[in-house]
Order: sequence, then C-alpha cells, then structure tokens
Amino acid sequence: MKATIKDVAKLAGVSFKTVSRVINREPSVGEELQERVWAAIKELNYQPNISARQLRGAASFIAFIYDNPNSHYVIEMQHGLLAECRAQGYELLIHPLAAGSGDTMADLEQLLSTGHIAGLVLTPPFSENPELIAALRERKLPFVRIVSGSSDPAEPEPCIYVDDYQAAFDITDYLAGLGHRRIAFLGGEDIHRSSVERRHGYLAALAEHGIDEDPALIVPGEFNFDSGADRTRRLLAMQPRPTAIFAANDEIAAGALFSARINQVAVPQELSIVGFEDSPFSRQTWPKLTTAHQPNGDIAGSAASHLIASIRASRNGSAASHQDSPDSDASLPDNGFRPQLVVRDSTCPAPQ
Amino acid sequence: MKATIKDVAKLAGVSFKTVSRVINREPSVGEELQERVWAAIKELNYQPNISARQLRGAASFIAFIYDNPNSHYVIEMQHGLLAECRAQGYELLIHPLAAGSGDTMADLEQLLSTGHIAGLVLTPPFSENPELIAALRERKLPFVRIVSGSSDPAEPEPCIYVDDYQAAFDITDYLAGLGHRRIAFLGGEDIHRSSVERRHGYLAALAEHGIDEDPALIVPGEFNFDSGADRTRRLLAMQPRPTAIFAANDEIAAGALFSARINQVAVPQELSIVGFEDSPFSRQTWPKLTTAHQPNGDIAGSAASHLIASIRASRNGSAASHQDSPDSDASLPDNGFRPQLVVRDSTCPAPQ
DNA sequence: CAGCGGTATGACAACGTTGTCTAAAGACCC
DNA sequence: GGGTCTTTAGACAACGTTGTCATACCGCTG
Repeated sequence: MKATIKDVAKLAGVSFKTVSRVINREPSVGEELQERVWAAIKELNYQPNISARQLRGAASFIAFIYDNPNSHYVIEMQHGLLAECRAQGYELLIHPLAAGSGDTMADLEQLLSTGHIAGLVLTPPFSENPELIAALRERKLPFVRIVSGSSDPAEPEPCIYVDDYQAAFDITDYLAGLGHRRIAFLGGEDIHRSSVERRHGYLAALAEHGIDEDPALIVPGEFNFDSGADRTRRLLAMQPRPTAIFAANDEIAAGALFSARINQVAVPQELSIVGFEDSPFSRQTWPKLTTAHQPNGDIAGSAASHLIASIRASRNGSAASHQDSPDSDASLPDNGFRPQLVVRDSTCPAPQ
Repeated sequence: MKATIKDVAKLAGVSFKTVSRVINREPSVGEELQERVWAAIKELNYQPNISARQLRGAASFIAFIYDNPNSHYVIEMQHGLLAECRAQGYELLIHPLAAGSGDTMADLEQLLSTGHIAGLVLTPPFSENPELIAALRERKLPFVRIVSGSSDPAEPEPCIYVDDYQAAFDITDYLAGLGHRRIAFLGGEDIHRSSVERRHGYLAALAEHGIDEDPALIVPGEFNFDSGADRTRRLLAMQPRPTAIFAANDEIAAGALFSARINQVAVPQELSIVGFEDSPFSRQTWPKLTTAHQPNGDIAGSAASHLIASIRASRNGSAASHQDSPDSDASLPDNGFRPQLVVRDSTCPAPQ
C-alpha cells in the first residue's frame, strides 16, 4: 500500500505532526530532525495525499490559467509548472479560458468555488487584467503573474518578469550592427504588454544607433501568420524598401518569410527577418529564423516555485518564506528572465 | 458556506448516514424518507465534496498519458478531453511521460498508487504497449486507448480508432489521380503503428492504380523535420527523381519542403509534397501544405466519453451503462475517425 | 409468548492530512 | 537562582464522506 505520513513518522522516529511540519516548510523544526524526516520521505517514496489535505482545508491544486493560441508556448509552460508542482507536492490543473468571451470572471468563479485551488498562475492577457487581479486579491487567493517588463518592487504579489524590452533592444541592436538602417517593426496586439515592450526596446536601440524612427516602418497588427504576411506585402511595395524586419513573434516572422518568397525577395540577402520566441517551427522554415529564445520552461518553473512559496507564506502568517531560500535552494531561479538572441539563417549584413 | 451532508440531514430530519445512502442509491431506504432527503438536497443545492469522497475511496480524476513532441496535437487532445471530463463531473490530470526512458512503469505506478485516478486515456506509443496494458488490466483500472487502425470488436476495453490506413490511401489516390507515378513515401518510426498503417495505405493505393512499388522510394526514418529534410535531399539526387512525396506527418513534410528549396526544386511544379495531420504550421509554410486533417479534439472528446461510460459501468457492476445511452446522448460520437484530405498549395498535376 | 429473521435506521470509526492547544526544554533577564 | 520567554515537538480534534456494526422494529413461526 501507499505510504502515509504516519509511516514516515514511524520510520523517522518522530510524531506524524512533525512530518507534516517538515513537508509544509513550517518554521520551528530542528535541522537534524528535518534531515531525518526528509530521508524517511525519500526512502518510502512518500507523497502527501491530496484529498486528505484538501479536506482539511488546505487546497493543493494549482490552476494554470491561459489563453494562448501558441501550443508550443502552452506546452512548455505546462511542463515547467508540472515538474515544479509535483516536486513540491502540488498538482496542476490546466484551465484554458477564452479571454475575449466576457464571462471570464464567471468561469473563474466556478473554478474557485470548489475550494480546491490553492493558487493561480496567470499568463498574459490574464496577468494584466486589473479586474481579475482585484477579484483575486479580495478573495485573498495567492497568485503569480507572468508579465512583460522588468522588476517592480512595489508589487504585493510574486511576479515573474520577462524582459521583452531588453531582448527587443538586443535584436534591433544586432540588426543595426549588421549595417541595417531601414528596420521595420511588425508588432502584435497592443493589449499584450509584450508587444508594447518589444516596440519600446526596438525604438530605444534605434535611438542608440542614431537611426531616426520612421512611422511608416512601425506597423501594428496581430500576433499571427496572416497579419505578418499581409503587412510584409505592403512593406515590400515601399520605395525604398526596408532591409530588415523585426517581427514581434515567430508567427509574424513566418508570415513575413512567406510574403518575401511570394514577392521573390531573397531572404536574407535582400531582406533580413528576425522573429521572437524560438518556437520549434523557427527551425523549420527556409531559411531558418533568427529569433530570441524564450526559456518558457524555466519561466514556468520559477513561477510555480514563487507561487508555492507565497501560498506557504500566506498560510504561516507571512515572513517564513524568506528564511528557507538561502539554505534549501541556492539555485532557486530569480524572477527575471531575458530572452537571448539566437542567430540562424534569416539575417545577414545589409545589402550595399 | 457550502452545504454538507449533515446540513441536508438536519433539514430532512434524518441521520447523515441516511442521506449518504440516498445519494449513493443504496437499497433499503424507505420511499418517504428518500423523497424528504431529495427535497432537502435540492433546497440546499447540496453537492458532495469530492475530496472527502476520494479520501474514503472513490476516485474522480482522469489521467491523460502521453509522450508526443507535437505540441499542437497534445493541446488539441487536452482541450477535447477537458471539455468532456468537466461536463461529466471528472477532472483531468495531464501526465507527460518519457516513453523511451524505461521507467515508464515505475512512474505510472507512482501516479496510480495515489488512488486518485479513476481511469486513463492512453495515446501512442503507450496505447500500443502490451506490458502497460496488461498491468492496467490486472489492476482492473478502466482505460481507453487511442490507436491507429480500424475497429476490432474483440477488444475488452473501449478503444478509439483513427483510420490512418484509409487516409493514407486517400492521399496517395489523390496524388496518383494527378498523374504522379513516382511517389515517394517518407515514413516515421515503425514503433508507431500509425507509421506502418500509413505505409500500408500508401501501398494499397499504388496497387489500385497499377503502380509498381519501388523500394528505393519507400524511405524509413523519423517523425521530424531533420529526418524529412535529410531523406528528401537523397531522394532529389536520384535519376529520375520522384515527382511527389507523401510525408507521414507535417514535420517530415516541412523538412522535405526545406530540402526542395535548398536544392532549387520548385514545389509544387517540379515536386508535389503532402503531409499528414494538419498542424498549424502546415498553413505557415511556403507553399502551404496539402495534408490530411486529423480531428484531434473530437477524437479526445470521444475517448473521454467512452472512458467515463466504462468507469461507471465497472462501478455499478457492469450492465448499467447501456441503459442510459439511448435517452441521454443519442449524439454520442462513435469510436472511429478518418482524417480528411485538405488540398492546399504544395501539390499539382505531375510534370510532363 | 419466546425466539427468529429480515428490514430500516442510526452511531461510530476510519480515511490522511492540517490547525490548535499544550508541554517540555533551554535561553535569558533581573 | 527563580521566573519568564522562546523554541521545539507532540496530543488531539476536525474536515466530509463511506463502511461496519449495532439497534429498533416488524411479522413470523413453533
């Protein structure tokens, strides 16, 4: 049969309550005891019974809330979350939601009303939805948001920052370094803050290189293939043409690639194209896409880890969480990530 | 607060145990009492607490077991499963597993040992793993398998069939109808039965059109981009070249497209390429891929529905499940699916 | 009428965990 | 050195349900 907390206690020679304390990282358990208990847990391959825990009041499901058409992104997030959650004795409930449909709150209400949810992981656009955030705060439900931007110490909740601004700066800087001067930017929907951040990073790099921004080269649109293809078609009709395109994600870039091909514009010789995200298909286009790699699995792992710490802190009445980070996991990832430029075959120096 | 069984009992003026009996349709409760209890349940809008019930024995989670690098496929399956599970009062637990790693059984054992799992949804390659299936049978755990093939009435467990054979036949038939005679087949790993089925469908269609099969044109390999690119490079070096390539999935097809481009072979004018699956990126290549659409969401929904029926049947001691199908869901999907040919831009009549 | 078997109902334990309260041991202050 | 505070650990109840056993009642039979 499955090992219970009492089996662990017996093996470690302590009361079962002490084991409970160790598992939940409650303060005030001697170090030696902690080690004995962890050893016993490992030996018995013990995992807490979620139902029992739920029953007693402590929910142990973490809900992953998302609405993202990019399967690759979602899967990487899921797997990152799963690994961390399981390691910490929580289970993951995936919860795709239709962001546009209006009854987001009602759907969420339904999910939360079961009382099984210990905390939420919010990805854009939900992580930037003030109404939703306010509702969660009011319910005092722990959550972690994954957002675009750089760290803001004033945030009351844990938050994972993806520095789209810097990554976009790096990309644009790289293109300018190759001699490009007419660099177009194909944005996504501006409801997504990442689209805005990427544009700002792009503008900052242009300024750094003394390139004047040209409003005609900054084309708003959507985060998908068709929008990228469409906008590129129009860009290629301009005189003079841009020599490089920075697409706000890989799908837009794939669309750009498609239009370049249709219009018999050679990539990269006549037109360099850069994407953003490093989805698998960025390696499956011709030529292979230069892009910025987003470490989604790590981002997710970090999110889960911060969320769980926050859940525990809110249970134990606050400060506790800061204490164990120095000793237990020095390798605990920080809450800031910066996508890295990956140079492949869709970029080269600007034509003369 | 949420109503409990005791609140119901108090309102109905009976002991809470009697309420439990009524809810679980146990025999030996007087009719008049039953009515009083049901009325109270309705009035309080009472719903049993899943955790408490789990704790005491009855599981209500369904696990989705998979190992598939194709994010798109996984996501569509997940969403199809989720919709059906939630509708029927079950929750979905996703469980990615590394098929090759050998400790599959150990990992699964761990999952099952929690006792929370009411049933499993198995996708290839797990759905074709005899050891795993035997283990589940022995534990008497309900499961549903999603496999490649056509219906086999001898199966003791529910099973969803995807008719890769027929779909591959349709594709090859379509190519032959366009006048192609030298049609290459780029397979995947033969551990996946779908790879084998697709090859057989291909061969059958060739035979139907009186085309001799050419072993040099049937190239085994892997279900990925690089393998497709590599094999296509070799195919294009042949004299005479094939005029069409049937790739066993879209990724292989994307690789083929890539190699054709590198070798300056025009697609589709000089070479037609067909994929299989209709992943999103089949619309994001240039030219857009002709492929076979696999209705993954529907397949998943059907799997969940069959699994839940099977779970209920095994709880109530067998026959029960047949009784409610006629009235409740006449629209219950069948267990056979056949991917449909989608013609896009990567195919055209054979060159003269 | 005593005894028996069957039926309808209730009391209580149990599931595995966490929260609360309390006890023991040591550190610290005057 | 005695009292008080802090740290550490255990005993016990509680969560909402189902399983097991006991009880009360009924109608029979001998």
